Amino acid sequence: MLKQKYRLKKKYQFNYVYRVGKTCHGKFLLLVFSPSKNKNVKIGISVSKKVGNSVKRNRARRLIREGVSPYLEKIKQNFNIIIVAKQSIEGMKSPAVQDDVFSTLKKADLLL
RNA sequence: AAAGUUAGCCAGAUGAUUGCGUCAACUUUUGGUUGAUGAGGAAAGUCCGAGCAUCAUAGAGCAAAUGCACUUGAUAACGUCAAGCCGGGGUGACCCGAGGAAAAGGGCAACAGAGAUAAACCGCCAACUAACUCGUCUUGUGCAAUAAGGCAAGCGAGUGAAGGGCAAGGGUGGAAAAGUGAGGUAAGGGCUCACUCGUGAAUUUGGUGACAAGUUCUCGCUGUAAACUCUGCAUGAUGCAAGAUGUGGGACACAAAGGGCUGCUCGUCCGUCCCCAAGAUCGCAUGAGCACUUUGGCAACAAAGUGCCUAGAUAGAUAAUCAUCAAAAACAGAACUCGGCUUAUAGACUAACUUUACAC
RNA sequence: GGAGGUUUGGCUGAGCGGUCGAAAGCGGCGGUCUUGAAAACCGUUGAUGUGAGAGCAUCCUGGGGUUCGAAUCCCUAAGCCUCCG
Repeated sequence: MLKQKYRLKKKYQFNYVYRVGKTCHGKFLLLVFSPSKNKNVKIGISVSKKVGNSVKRNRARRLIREGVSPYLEKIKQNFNIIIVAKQSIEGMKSPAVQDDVFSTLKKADLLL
């Protein structure tokens, strides 16, 4: 699990980011991000039922979390980010997901 | 050997590196170190049954609604399980069955067919009623008398299916009022008889019982209750988003209006209660618990003894990569907890049994 | 996590256990009208398999059952939708 200070939790927070934020597509991911007042970056992961049953959704969430955790310190800190899994993530391996996270973050210009 | 039936079991393992939740200890301060531990046989569907919680301390009667339905047992309980009974399927091992009542009552049964709960289209029948034909017959009539002939009635023989009788045979249908044979009859028919089949009642034997086998008497009845209904039994409602404790803010202003989770009647209780926000703590992990042994029981299961403590989050932990095992690949992720049912499921293994073929 | 509803032709949407492959509308096809089109009017039209054709068989989300007979009644599974903080 991500540390408490890095987590985006509340439904109103998600709604705010979806409403205000900008989007950026990767191969397996969709980033939605917006600036925030917090000092830390806050990350929420969203996997819809389209991806599959609960086992597949759990795996997608774990892969994304694993992919994001090395970059936590390198991301611009005053942002809220939601990572949405796409259907194509099913069956992917960890390094592929990590590469995609990196390239998408870079594309969105969120890295320091 | 092949094909099959039933029951049971497993549900990747080992090693290396990097990570996560919970608990404990230690350090120290909101971090770190060490150790322990961390998804299933279905965790699923939410189809049943319970615990637990609240609603009044959930009480009484009458209704309504819903569910269940062979027997005996098991169980906290069940629509579950076990052993049986009966019926059906299979060569067989074995499998399947919501399996009370249609003689309490009404409802429904398209099309086809002559006819659908009662019938007469084709068909069969001259015993009966009416009609017609015939006669080496009888009686009467007529005549003066006899004979022949005529007429009438009867008798006999025949024609004929209008009335009438019949339901054996025909074809329709899921269903046409039991089957075979004999007697009887105008023709026929359980009309009568014998045997068989089935219903109900009484009774004998066996069985706790469903029931089985037999005897006597009675009757011969369409199907449908997974439509209404009847009989018996059971059920108060809502579900952990139940609810308890606490925090912050607001409203009301001393009292009877009102309220109390299917309806009505009765009885009874509350009456300092309401709204909004946040989501802290508890509920929440020792339980109808798990493993092994013994005893009882055909079994389901029960009793006794010994040992064990085994996820508990709150946007939600149990993961990633690599190597080896021929290859890691099935269905699938706890969210208050148990007992079942149902559905999904790669591959591997064990035991018992059946049928067929071959060999001895 | 819990509670409910729904599924019928290409689309919308009726449907009493029997005369139901199934009302009606939209749509499609053909015709009339027009120089041509639109609109209007008239007629016709479900899908798949099989067959030369006439026709026959199957199909009301899937699979079972009850019934002589099921889109309809019962069981079971799946999809879609709604509600509860």
